[in-house]
Amino acid sequence: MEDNQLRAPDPQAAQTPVAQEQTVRVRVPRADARQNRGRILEAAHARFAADGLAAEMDAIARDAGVAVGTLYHHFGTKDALLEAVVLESLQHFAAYIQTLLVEPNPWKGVERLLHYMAERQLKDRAFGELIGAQPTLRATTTATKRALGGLIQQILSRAQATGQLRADVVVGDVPLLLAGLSERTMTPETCQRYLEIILSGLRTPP
Amino acid sequence: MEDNQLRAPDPQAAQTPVAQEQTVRVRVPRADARQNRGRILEAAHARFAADGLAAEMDAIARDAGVAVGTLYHHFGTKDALLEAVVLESLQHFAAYIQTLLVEPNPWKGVERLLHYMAERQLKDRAFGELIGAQPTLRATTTATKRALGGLIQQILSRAQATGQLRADVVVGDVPLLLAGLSERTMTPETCQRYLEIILSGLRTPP
DNA sequence: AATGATATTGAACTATAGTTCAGGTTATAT
DNA sequence: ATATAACCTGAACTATAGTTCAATATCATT
Repeated sequence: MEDNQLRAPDPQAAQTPVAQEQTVRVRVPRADARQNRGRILEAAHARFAADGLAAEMDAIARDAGVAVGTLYHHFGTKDALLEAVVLESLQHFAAYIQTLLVEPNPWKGVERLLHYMAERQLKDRAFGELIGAQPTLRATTTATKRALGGLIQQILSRAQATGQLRADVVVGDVPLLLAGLSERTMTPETCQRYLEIILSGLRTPP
Repeated sequence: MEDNQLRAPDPQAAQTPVAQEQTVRVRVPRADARQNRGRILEAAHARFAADGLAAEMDAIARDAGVAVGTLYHHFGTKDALLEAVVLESLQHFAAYIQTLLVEPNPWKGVERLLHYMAERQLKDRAFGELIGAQPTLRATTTATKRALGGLIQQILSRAQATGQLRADVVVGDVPLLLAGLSERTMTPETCQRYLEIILSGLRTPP
């Protein structure tokens, strides 16, 4: 289900194929197609954020102002569309964690990690459902998720090395402990208290 | 959708109606029907425990050794069947909390409450999904749930009065904090650590 | 054993949501 | 301006799961 995310590196190459050289046929998407693709991604992002993985294709198409068929023209399946949307989120997440690795106080890194995830889960239901459960994902997303696990591991290890974080905590505990943030009854106020409790519980007991 | 959960209080009354007195027609279910009803409840309990609210009616019928139609004869809808199963669980839960109210150490009460809920959520997926979310429920179940909330409130208040439990915790926080226990990745070992973290976080910070 | 109320059966109905595709439309190169 | 590949449309198809009901079978009473 590879997508045609191709760019034109050198327009001339496509027009004047040189003998001997292996010419690469590169297709530039039509302007309207590119615009629709953007609209679809935007609508899908909003719908998945609001409704979670249960977001309906018809609803996304309606929001994007296109027919369902257009969704399937750009993305082969619902899963593919979801991943196109989520992959971006996961990459932003990974980039953020990188900045936490240089935090002087390792415990602060843990705090910021959880606060970031909490905010994300509050605003994006699909985000919470994806990092919590282990749905069937394509190669790219799985790889990104694995990379994320490695980064989180580093955040945890740093705080464990200083004795601030419980020594027995593992990466997999994080999404589990934050699962409550994806419940429908969660509010920003409750979230505040929720995080305090979790963070307090994560500190090494005396 | 009231169910015919009627018992025969006085067989004679049904056979020899007395003049003047308003006779109440009571139907005793047939023996095979009673047995099937039991089998269905048993199968439903197991299926809901294993598959959560997504358990399929066909699967339950197969497990019970009856046709789907029989399920609908005894219980009007899937929701009704679910509630017949869950109501029992909730009532057992309520009975258990009662015993915690006489616990000399209020904090121990909180600990046991969470341990009980954890064990329940590990063994019964529908239990976790029901106390966490707020699905559309019938009157009886809603009432039982409300009563449960009252009991949990008492457990919390007692521990707050002694200053052991954080003062800002409310009843609604409990299912949220335990939501992670209903995830598919949860194992008994992880559960142990999970509870330690939550309980530690719930203690009044110094 | 006969009778009739009660219960069971399972194929068919319904609703929902993902997916397809034949035919019409549009952007772009010539 | 025209040709044509790319694109879009939306009704229809498929799969799944809850639900119904007419035909059939069974228990319990006489």
